[in-house]
Amino acid sequence: MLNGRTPSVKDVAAAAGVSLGTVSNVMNRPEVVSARTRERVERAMSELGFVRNESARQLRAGTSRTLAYVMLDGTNPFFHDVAQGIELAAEDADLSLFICNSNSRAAREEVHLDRLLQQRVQGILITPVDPAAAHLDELTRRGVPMVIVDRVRGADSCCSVSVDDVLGGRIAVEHLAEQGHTRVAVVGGPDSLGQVGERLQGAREIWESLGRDPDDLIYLPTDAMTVSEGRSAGERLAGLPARRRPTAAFCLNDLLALGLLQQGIGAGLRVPDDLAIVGFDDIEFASAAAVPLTSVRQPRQELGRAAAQLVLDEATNPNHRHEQLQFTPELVARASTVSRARAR
Amino acid sequence: MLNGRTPSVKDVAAAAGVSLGTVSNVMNRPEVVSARTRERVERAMSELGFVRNESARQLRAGTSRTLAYVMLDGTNPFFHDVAQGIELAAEDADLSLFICNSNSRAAREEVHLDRLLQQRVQGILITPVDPAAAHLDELTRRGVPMVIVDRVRGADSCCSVSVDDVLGGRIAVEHLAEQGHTRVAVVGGPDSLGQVGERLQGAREIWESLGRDPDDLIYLPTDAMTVSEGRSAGERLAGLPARRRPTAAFCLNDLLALGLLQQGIGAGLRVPDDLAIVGFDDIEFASAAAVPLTSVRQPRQELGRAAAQLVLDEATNPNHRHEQLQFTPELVARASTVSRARAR
DNA sequence: CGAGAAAGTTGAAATGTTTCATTGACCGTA
DNA sequence: TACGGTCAATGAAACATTTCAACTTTCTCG
Repeated sequence: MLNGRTPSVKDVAAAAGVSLGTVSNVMNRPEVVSARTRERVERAMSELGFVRNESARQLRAGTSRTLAYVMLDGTNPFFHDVAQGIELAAEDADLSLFICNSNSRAAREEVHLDRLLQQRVQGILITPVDPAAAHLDELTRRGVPMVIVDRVRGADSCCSVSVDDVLGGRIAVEHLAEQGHTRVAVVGGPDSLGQVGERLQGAREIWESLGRDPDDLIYLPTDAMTVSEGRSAGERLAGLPARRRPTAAFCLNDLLALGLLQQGIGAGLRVPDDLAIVGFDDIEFASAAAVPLTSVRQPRQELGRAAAQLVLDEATNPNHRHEQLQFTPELVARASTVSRARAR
Repeated sequence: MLNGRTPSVKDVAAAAGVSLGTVSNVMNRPEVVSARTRERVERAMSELGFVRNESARQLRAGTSRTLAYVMLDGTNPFFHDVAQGIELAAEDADLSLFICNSNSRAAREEVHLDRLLQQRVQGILITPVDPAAAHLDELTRRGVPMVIVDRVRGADSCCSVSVDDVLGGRIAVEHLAEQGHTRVAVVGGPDSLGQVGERLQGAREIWESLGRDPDDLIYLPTDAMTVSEGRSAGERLAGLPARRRPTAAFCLNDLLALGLLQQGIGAGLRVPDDLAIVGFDDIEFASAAAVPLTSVRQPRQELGRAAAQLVLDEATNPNHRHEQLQFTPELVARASTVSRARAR
């Protein structure tokens, strides 16, 4: 009857001598079927090696048991930590998580979204290349539950989960000021990234409110937020005339900070004495650096978890209201800003 | 006619005034339908905002357009690089990639495999917790194309793609010996991991073939291959009596090496002069370390790409033969073993 | 013993797509 | 005019599951 084919409910029903409906009941509402038949069906299932066909189930149900996360940059561990948080929440809801990577390219992002739409995923979490992109509106219009992660989007058009980047910038620079630095570089870019603007803004705000000269907060733009850009920023820093050269740098993410740290140490600087460094994100590798990095910690997993919860609410709760969740970053001081002598 | 529902081929057909079959043809074999009707159908599609339902398509086709990778440890960037390689190959074959993470737990791995089976994925790539696990045989028995990544499995029971770990161990230790080290530590574990055994074996082989005293190659076992285990190995190393203390360490992966490096530098050692360090894998962060790490490079992306190609062959080629692909690792010498004075 | 309720089981319909044998229209040639 | 041939389009069947109204059997109580 089943020649090579993988067995279906029909085969199980035949083997157990019951109807299709009963087999389905055994799987979906075991309580309505008598112990005797249930057992018989279960035996038939394991004998045949039956495995539910998820496509058929989905087709009938109209939606899949899957959530998706479209991450921005697979080379930055930050996003994997966020994904991990999402995964945990998905797990709790008995859903699978589909992870995509746009690699900061809008075109890839669109391809992924298209596929996810075809897959009829329950909801989409995304750290978009551009939060204002039209293809995101498209999702909203279609009624696909969507949550923006680590970015924000105007107009309450959807939920988002982010961190107060302005505040992050403030506490980073405040910390450096407290450590006695009077000339500080801010390293990051491109400033088309919303976060770059906000972290920089926070940095400037606190700097001025401390009564410092704006000229002593030097913005060093980069083309991307990568280790190698961090290195090259370090070279530019070293090239500044000594009286203009900052004694501390606030890097807009940890990858930049790691690059800068490496370049500095390679050039013979002592960190933090000659150059103090603050990063942002507090990825695992920040604390693992040769000189452990002071960093502005984002609750990475928590970000993902919260986002997943929002998207699930949107998917299941009929009177869901869009929410813009914002977490508070906090400074984790380590050796890259606090010299051993001074610490403790 | 369609009230709120997302439109189906049927709706498109009605709107365009053609039959279901024609709409399907427009999507799957546009060449058989006349330009006039094709255009009409396409207009109807975009007007209705039609999106193919992948579940229905899969149900009919019997298999999904998806590959899956079950990675071993999401906190190790190595596996993300492998995944990236798989993704690229999947992309070329116009397939999606489903990424799962077993986090080194056999139970999670089994749950994931079960789900993937239900999903009827085209093939499964996996870096298993235990290559000998019974649930892997299960897959083979079911005829699901499967490739083991970065591990091997006896008996030609399936394809695998790996790196010659024995050779990796040899070249790492050979390099250290060439640099003049006479007492070397090998750091890693647990030795239930196949790779640990093989890399260690390679290390011992070359050591003896160089005529060195086996007692001068000191195995320092760890509980896991993580940064923090690397740190604690560093402490144990420092605790050794000076005349027994090695001047170089071969860490069985880069995370360990990073941890060891950090601990060493924190304790005031100069790397490589007081302690030389070699890692394994050559992840991105190895070259980004404060003292750039010498490491045994595995072709990470290539590993993934090759594995994907094998799984695709198994899925599509009726006279597929299982293959055990093995790549050759190569040493990338950096500052952590070659002091600046000596280099060039 | 019989009526009614409860428990258990059934069978058909529905989901959205693809495939393929069949039909229909049109054209040129014998 | 009739015939074969090509090109387009059609409609029904198939995929594997879930749901639900309807049916049968068993149980309970008067």
